[in-house]
Amino acid sequence: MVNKRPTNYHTRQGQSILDYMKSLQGSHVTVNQLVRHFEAVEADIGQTTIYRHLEKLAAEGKIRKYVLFDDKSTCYQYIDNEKNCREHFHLKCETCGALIHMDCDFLNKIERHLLREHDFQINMLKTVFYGTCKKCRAGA
Amino acid sequence: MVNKRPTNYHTRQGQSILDYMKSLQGSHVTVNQLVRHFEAVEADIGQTTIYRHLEKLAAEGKIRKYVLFDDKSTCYQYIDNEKNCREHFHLKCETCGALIHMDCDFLNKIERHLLREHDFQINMLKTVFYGTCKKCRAGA
DNA sequence: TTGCGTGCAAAGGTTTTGCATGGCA
DNA sequence: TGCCATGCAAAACCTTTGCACGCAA
Repeated sequence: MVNKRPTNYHTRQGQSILDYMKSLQGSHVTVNQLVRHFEAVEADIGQTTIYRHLEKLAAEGKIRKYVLFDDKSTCYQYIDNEKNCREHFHLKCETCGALIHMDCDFLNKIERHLLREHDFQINMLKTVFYGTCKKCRAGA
Repeated sequence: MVNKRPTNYHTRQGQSILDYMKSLQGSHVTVNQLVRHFEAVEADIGQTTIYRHLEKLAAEGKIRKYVLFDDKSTCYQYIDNEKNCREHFHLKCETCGALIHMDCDFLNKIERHLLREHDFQINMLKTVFYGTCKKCRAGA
């Protein structure tokens, strides 16, 4: 591998951002929330830097980037490989915003089915099922 | 129903926008494309008006609103109820942008499965499977 | 020392809002 | 005639870019 980008300095900012994303344990944040978080902790990381790190982490597959349909701003979420997030589906509750990691044999057949029967290679990291979760269905 | 919104005047602009969305037969457009289209046809509809109609149509469930993940701008697409778009899944090719309406017994079981086994009411109109379509997989 | 990383400020782009006017019912 | 719809301009946001300086290697 000669093409390997030489861009991998270890910096306080980069480390802080990755650490914080990991610490969220699956829940998502917006750029704004990150800016405010680091302000609150007095880490003072410029928003430009945050954008650049998020973009890089997303490109590396370490975090997921997506948009809630009714919302405006982009959300980012750490991908915990130990939880095999590349191999299961994600359900997003439109009411409370909860993200559910769905490990389920039935759903896991979807990927293979789409590929074999429909010649469609699904992107598990980007695909999200939207709907209403158990708790919010009960509350309604 | 007393709460019915009295806001339903029939206007040239509203009719043109709905007609055009229907005429696209499933493919999506951005606000920009709509603005340019109506300029080209010399219908001259202000972009503010376009935004407001799209928002209303989306709220009424007549059009779908979504964001292509790697893109910036929001896309809108007419929902053809005659095609039972509420009852099947949609696959979006991340490479060529094609939207595939997937009528398939296996996939259609997903809705019931999620509801019965996971107590999750999926929103078929908003959920989109992202991935790579047959054609683009062959081309790559 | 070298060159990427950082962050301010400014630019760029999209979407929303205020308000006076126009047009449907 | 009464009100909602329209559309211009401006505001509000979100994200990217330019550039000088700081800092990791």
